[in-house]
Amino acid sequence: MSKKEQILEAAEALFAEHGYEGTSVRALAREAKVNIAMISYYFGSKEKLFEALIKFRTSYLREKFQGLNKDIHDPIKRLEMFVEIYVDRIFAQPKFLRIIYRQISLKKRSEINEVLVNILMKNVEEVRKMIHDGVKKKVFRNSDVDLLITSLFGTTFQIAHSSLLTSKLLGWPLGKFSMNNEKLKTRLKSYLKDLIKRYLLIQTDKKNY
Amino acid sequence: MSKKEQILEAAEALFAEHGYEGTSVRALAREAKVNIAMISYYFGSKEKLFEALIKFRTSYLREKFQGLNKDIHDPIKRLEMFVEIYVDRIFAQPKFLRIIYRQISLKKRSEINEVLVNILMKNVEEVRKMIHDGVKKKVFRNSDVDLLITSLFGTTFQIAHSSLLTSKLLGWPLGKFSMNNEKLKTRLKSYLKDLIKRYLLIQTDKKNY
DNA sequence: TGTACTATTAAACGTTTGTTTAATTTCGTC
DNA sequence: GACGAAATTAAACAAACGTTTAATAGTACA
Repeated sequence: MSKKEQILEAAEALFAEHGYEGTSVRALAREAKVNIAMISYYFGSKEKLFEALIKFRTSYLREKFQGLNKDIHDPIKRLEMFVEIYVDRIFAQPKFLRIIYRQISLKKRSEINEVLVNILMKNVEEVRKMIHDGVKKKVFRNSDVDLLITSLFGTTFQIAHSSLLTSKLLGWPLGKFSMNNEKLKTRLKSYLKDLIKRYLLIQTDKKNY
Repeated sequence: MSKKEQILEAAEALFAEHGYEGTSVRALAREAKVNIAMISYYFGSKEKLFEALIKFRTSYLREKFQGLNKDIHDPIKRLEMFVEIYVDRIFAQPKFLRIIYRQISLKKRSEINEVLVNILMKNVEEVRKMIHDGVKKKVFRNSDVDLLITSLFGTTFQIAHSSLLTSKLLGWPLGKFSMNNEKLKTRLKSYLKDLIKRYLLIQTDKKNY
C-alpha cells in the first residue's frame, strides 16, 4: 500500500471517528505512519485531502447501479433487487457514510456538499422511477413515495450512524455490534423489502382497521 | 434574555451549523454579543458549555411523555398519539437534534454520549411497549419491531438532518424548505401513521402478492 | 457614601493548529 | 558511480485556538 493510500485510509478512519475538525493533521500522520509534511506534499492541504477522500470513495459509487432496470420488469422484484444492492453497499463502507452524512448536515454552502447531495440523489431518483413505474402498472397504490424513500435511506443510515445507539436499540451487548454483521444485513434486507411491499401494495381487505 | 441564555442560544445555533469543533469560542462570543471571557466565566469552558446546553435542552424532554399510556387503550390510537407528540417535539427543536446526532456518531466514549443515548432510548422503550401490547392483544402481527422503530426515528431524523438533501428529495425549491413548515409536519405525521399501520396490522388478503 | 460582591472588559497567556521550509535520503537511469 | 528527480525528514512558521489575568464598571445593601 502506497503512502498516499495509507493517508486516505487513516483519513477515513479518523474523520469517521472524530469528525473533520476533530482530526488534526498530526493525528492523521501518526495513524498513517507517515511524516506530517507528506499530507501537504501529496494532497496540498487537509481540506483537499478531505475532497480527495470523497472523490476516491464516490468514484467507486458512480459507475454502478447499471443493469438494474433492464432485465427485470416486475416492479416488486426490481425494488427488492435495489434493496439488496443498496444495503450491501452501505454495509461495505459505513465509515464513509458517517463522514458524508456529517458533512451534509453542516451549513457550509461548499461545492462538496452539492456534489455529495447529487450523488445521494442519484439513488433516490433510481428508486423513485421504480415505484412510479409500479404505480403506472397498477401494482402499487398511490402513496407518499418521497417519504417512503426517506424511510428507506433514513433507516439504513440510522443503523450505520451510531453503534452505541443501534446496539441498545437492537438489544445487543455493546461489543457485539458491528457493521460487518452478516445477520443484521440479512435481517435489514428482509425487513426493508417487507416494509416496502406492505406500504406500497394494494390491499383489498384488512382486519382490525 | 440574560447573557447566559444568549450564550446558550448562540451555542445551539452555531454547534448545529458548524459542529462543536468547527465553532470557535470567539465565534460564539460574537454570535451571543458578549465578551469572550463571559463563556468561561459562566460555564467554565467550551466543553462544559456544550454539556450545559445538552442538560438544558434535555431537561425539557425528561419530564414529558407522561399520560400517554393511561387514557387510551387501543394500541393503534396510542401509537398515533405517540407519532403526533414525537414529530411535534422534533420539529420544535431541529437544531438540537442535529447536534446530538452528530455527537453520538462520534467515537468519544464520554459520559455525555451515554446520557444522550439513554434519553433517546426512553422514547424507544415507550414505542416498543405499545407495539408489544398490540401484539399481545392480537391487533398487530409478529414482525421486526426494533427495525420499525429504527425506521420511525430514522425517517424523522433524515428530514431534520440536511435541509439541502431534504429539499431535493421532496422536490422543493431550496429556499422554501424549513423545519417550521406546518404542511410537512402534517404530511410526515400522516405518512408515519400510515406506514406503521400498514406494517403492523394483520392483513387477510393482498392483491398482487 | 462606603463597602462587598458580581459582571464585564481588553489584553495577554501558553498550546495547538495547518502549512512551509530547507536539508537529506532514496531510487531509477545513464 | 554520478546525476536528477521524487520522496522523506525535522524544524520552524504564523495564525488561531481555548483559557486566564488583572483592571474596571455596575449593583445591592449598610
